[in-house]
Amino acid sequence: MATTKARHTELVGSLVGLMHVLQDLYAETSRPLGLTPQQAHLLCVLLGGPQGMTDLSRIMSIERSSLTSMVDRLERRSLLARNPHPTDRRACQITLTTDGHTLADQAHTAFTDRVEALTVSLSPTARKTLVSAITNITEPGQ
Amino acid sequence: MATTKARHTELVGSLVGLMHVLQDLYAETSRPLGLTPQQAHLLCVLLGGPQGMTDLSRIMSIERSSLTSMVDRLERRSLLARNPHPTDRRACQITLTTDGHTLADQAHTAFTDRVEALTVSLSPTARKTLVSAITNITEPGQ
DNA sequence: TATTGTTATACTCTATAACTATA
DNA sequence: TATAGTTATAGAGTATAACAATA
Repeated sequence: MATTKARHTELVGSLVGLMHVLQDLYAETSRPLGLTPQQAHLLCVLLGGPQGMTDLSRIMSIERSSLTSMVDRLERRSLLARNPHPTDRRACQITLTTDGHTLADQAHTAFTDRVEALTVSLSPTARKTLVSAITNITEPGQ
Repeated sequence: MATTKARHTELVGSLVGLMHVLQDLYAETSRPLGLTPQQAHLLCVLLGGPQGMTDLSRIMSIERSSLTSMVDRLERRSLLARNPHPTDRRACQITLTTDGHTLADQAHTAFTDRVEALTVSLSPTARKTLVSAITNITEPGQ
């Protein structure tokens, strides 16, 4: 049915538009800090605690070999470090340095502030509804 | 206030999660078609009609020089063409070839189907609310 | 044998600066 | 002069395949 299809398309179009707005915002807030969006993403993931390479690659949906070069570059800038895993000598734990943590915090705050500014006109109820609808989408099995 | 901050953070977190889910979906649906996500994006923009390089670079938020190389690669694959602008001899109009249009359609459909599948559990009312809330975010001045 | 992470390689994406041609 | 698009260059992101070390 045409109306149903149109409604679906409208929602998908909205979601895609939102994705691009957020991507652009991510890039805009990362650049002034001397980070690419991907680097900002990696540092922000590490705000949640140290991670191994394999886990990181899964979280970020990139190959381990791609991650190796990203980590190389950030390690050279002393923003993170490869620490030995306590029991598994093959593995390493990627941890933020003090500088890296500071920068990650700045990136996270800058981005969050910008997104919050965009959502300032939403009522508390609208926020709750929005979070609920989005969760429905991103976590299909609830 | 702690609660307000937490609520904001929750919404921002949801939005970021949604962005990553959609990005991954974009990558997953593009790859089998032999396209990078950026190439798929470019082709899908052109589904809306021919565009000049400067307009395209604004729409996609990338530098014109970055676009030049992307267009080069897709032109080499005969997915799009540089046509002369009718009145301005400096400018060109990037248009999809028949093959490019077919591929762009496939990419668009594949992505749309996957996103629709994710939103299948939302009621018509929830959809309308969601579109409205998102529009509020992406078009601040309405 | 399976897993962790790296290396080697090849492309693609991206920005900056300088350039050509046209308006 | 200003604008449309390109070229040259350099760095970053990415995947595939093959590899070393350890589990």
